[in-house]
Amino acid sequence: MIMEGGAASSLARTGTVPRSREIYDALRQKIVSGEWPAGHRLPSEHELARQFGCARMTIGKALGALAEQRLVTRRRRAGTTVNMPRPQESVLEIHDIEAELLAAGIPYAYESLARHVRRATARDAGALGVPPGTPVLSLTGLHRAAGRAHALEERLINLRAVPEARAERFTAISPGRWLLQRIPWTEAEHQIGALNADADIARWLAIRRNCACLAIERNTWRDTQRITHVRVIYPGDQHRLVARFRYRPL
Amino acid sequence: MIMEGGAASSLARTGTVPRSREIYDALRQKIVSGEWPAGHRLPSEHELARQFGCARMTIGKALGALAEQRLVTRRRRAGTTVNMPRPQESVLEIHDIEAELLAAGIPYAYESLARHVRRATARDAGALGVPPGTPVLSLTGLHRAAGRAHALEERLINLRAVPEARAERFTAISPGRWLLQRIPWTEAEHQIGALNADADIARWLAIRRNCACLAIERNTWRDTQRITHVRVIYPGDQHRLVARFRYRPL
DNA sequence: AATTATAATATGCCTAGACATATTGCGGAA
DNA sequence: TTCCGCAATATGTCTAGGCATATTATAATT
Repeated sequence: MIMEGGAASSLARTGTVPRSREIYDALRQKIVSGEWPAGHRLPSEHELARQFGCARMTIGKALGALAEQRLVTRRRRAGTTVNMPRPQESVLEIHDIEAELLAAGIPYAYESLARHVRRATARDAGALGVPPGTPVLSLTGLHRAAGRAHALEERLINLRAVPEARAERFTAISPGRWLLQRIPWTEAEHQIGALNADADIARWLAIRRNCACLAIERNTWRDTQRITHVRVIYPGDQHRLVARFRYRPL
Repeated sequence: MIMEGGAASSLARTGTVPRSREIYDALRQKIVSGEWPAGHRLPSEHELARQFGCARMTIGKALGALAEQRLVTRRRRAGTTVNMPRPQESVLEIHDIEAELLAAGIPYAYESLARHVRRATARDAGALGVPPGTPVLSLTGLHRAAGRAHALEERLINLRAVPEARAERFTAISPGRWLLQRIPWTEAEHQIGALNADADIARWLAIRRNCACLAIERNTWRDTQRITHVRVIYPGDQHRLVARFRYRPL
């Protein structure tokens, strides 16, 4: 009664694709093709297990993946129903600037423009989310791609959370890279907005004053402790964030 | 030998939290606390199953979730190792404007500014990704929040893919909403950039000319067919995209 | 007719065991 | 010493079956 598990399925199947994935794909096709419209109720797990000739848990895995994709809603007793009008949401990956450029084969360099250790001002405290007076490291730097200014970075590091940053000069290594290699973060929040370049920004990025720029702010936590706050400013007409919705693999 | 499955665990556990989730949390804590640093190899599934007193599949579920979070890497024979310096990526959800405003309790209205049916120009063809000459519906409209201009929308709809859009006037219902309720999409791509408001944009959004604006472009596919291309322009100083990294529930 | 108790149903989660597969380490042969 | 084949190991996936729980439908009662 247990024996034919893996053997039977590997014989019956194409070979390397998991059975639950095949079932997931088959059900997904029914949904996106419109054969099962929004509101349609799927057969029960027992029934699907019978139809596909597999254990109920295998069906459960496939249906669970569909639910994670928000393609269906599952409720006990009520069953699984198609959830078709998918909410307009997408997955945006915000990468490390350096890794991004290196992946594209573009020479990268970080240039430090300013470095100060101070007790958090009211403004620092608000941005970083720490009490005023907390020791912070303020860094300003320029990301260069192929020699040209690519992005301006303004960063605050909570020295209570990362005391070893006090000794680091950050003359050539980018603080983002440095932090990423040392401090594991557990939560992050991004805010993306647009702003007009002021005189400083225009000078560093070598763009016209008032030019529209893309600003990405990131706050990073390690559990409940604030690690760093960073604002990266890109010339708006030269840089775009691209997000492609992808189906998560099962 | 099968009997005590659910019973034993539900007796031993707090009650409603799945055992695999408890194990996931316990292991995650070891990692984010630094007790298990990057590169550390976790005990094998068999060993963990022994330690936690559960079946190997339950451990596999927890480890699989950690792997999905990129907290660990799993390789056969090599085992599971901590992957700590997490790549800087985040999840950005780009919602339907109307739903977003209504969720915040802000009155919403859509106002049509222009509507044309035409054969795709070279520019249309490039934006929508269809051959020139394909019939398209061009729509321009304004999203109003609490009466004030909130965003300007420029949209192209592929009438080959959505012929029924030809009969719809879109005077009050937003085309995004309309499409979402009818056409299931399977793939989407977003591009986020910044631009300076030209005269038209400034007039409609009631902002100064040259003001930095956030522009979100979205291309939508149904399988391989292009459905629609839309560009939504927000006043940059009034609107921000917020993305919070969240741990996906197990 | 309205309300309440009860039974049926579908999912949620788990166990114990099995086969499959990739990878690593080791011993023997060239 | 280097290279190749074999065995050990850890994960990947599946099966068959079970208890738990939420929800709905139905029957009983007021």
